[in-house]
Amino acid sequence: MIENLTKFSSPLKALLPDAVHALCMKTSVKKGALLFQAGKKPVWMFFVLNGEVTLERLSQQGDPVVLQRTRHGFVSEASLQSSKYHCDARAVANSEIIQIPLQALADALNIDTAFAGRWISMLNQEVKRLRLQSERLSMKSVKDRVLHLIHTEGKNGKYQVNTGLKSLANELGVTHEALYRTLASLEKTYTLIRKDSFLELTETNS
Amino acid sequence: MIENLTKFSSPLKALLPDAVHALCMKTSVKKGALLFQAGKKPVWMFFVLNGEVTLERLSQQGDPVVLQRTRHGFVSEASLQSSKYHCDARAVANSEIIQIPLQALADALNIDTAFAGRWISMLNQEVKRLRLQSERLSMKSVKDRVLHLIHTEGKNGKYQVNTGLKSLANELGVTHEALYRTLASLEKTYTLIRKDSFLELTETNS
DNA sequence: CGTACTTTTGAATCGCATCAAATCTGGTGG
DNA sequence: CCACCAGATTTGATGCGATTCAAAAGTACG
Repeated sequence: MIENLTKFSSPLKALLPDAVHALCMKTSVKKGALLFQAGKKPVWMFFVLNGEVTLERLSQQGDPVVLQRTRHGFVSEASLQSSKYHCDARAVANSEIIQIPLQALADALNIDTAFAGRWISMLNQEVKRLRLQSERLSMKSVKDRVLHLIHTEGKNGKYQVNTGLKSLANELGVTHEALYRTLASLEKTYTLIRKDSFLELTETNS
Repeated sequence: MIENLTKFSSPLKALLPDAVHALCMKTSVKKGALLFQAGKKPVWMFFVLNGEVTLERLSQQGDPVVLQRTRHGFVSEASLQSSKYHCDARAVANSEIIQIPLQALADALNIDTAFAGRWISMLNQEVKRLRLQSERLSMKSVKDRVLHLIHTEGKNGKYQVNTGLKSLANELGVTHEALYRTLASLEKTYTLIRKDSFLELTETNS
């Protein structure tokens, strides 16, 4: 299932130095597969193109604690620094993954200043996005979370739903039923309109 | 209120190059003060020592949306990249702040490879911490959030409460009453013990 | 000793999760 | 082209857990 990564299919082309990008591999993994295991030495960094990957650690009584959930983006940037994994990475859905050789990546970061700058920018964006998400998830009502989402991730009060409302509900930390009902209620009070795959606030509420 | 930063009081000493650290300033700001405003050109990067700072943006109808809330750590790392602020920073409690000159910081990141590496490590940790927090906040019961907190942020099932339970409740996105009740309930079922400022899981539950 | 804040418990209410079921949708194979 | 199926969407009913409002008890500090 491993294939060479054509330049055009990769969202990493603009980020990585050519030499590193040329070493990347695109792979498909099935639901349930492990990308890596705790205790093992990190060799690759993983970038999820689609599907879903979780990082899990087993508590001492044996029930797994989910540490992270990624549908699009890097998994475990921390592996840059540590000599072994502290958790498992599991595909919880059929997924497409890009593998980046870790040593080459680390070397490039030390040598290529411009690349290091881009990497820092990427991490800054990630930090910013995650802070917004945390702020959103600490809101207590579904309505507030939806409005915060549109205000922060949307453009001019218009937010594009990419992966379906069910998946969005998950991102917002609520059940899909609650999200459907909240959207219906917001439409009934003329606060927002659903059109195609967009959630759009009415003028008075944007 | 601005004073020179002695080397010993600063958690940034180990991170920043000496030349940059020497240019930092420690300031005290009162509740309500603005650290910066949207539209202005970034000159400083801010690090919150204690107190509380929020990033806010005004929605078009005028109600402020909180983008970020920091009690300890950097505010708006993103200002490294943008030529003007896109939000306001407000102290919502009396706070102590370290100011870092942005230009000197950016220059140092380009020149000093080792520093860039430390900066990347710092951002990695931040990303990791924020992902854990997001995962935690998407749990639906207070009990689950508390246990996740102890499992992920604690050591050997032992978590130190730094700033009081009321503040912890806020971090967990629940009311303090709900947290108090949940802790009481977990103690009654012999799942955890409160001792001094620690939350400690019993052996069978760690 | 008084004041401010945290911690704790109580009671009422409300929003969301949960379980269920119906409808709608896109895609597949006959 | 239609029948069928899997998944998404939608609506309904019920119960639980957290919020909210209230008040009391404990604690730190000047």
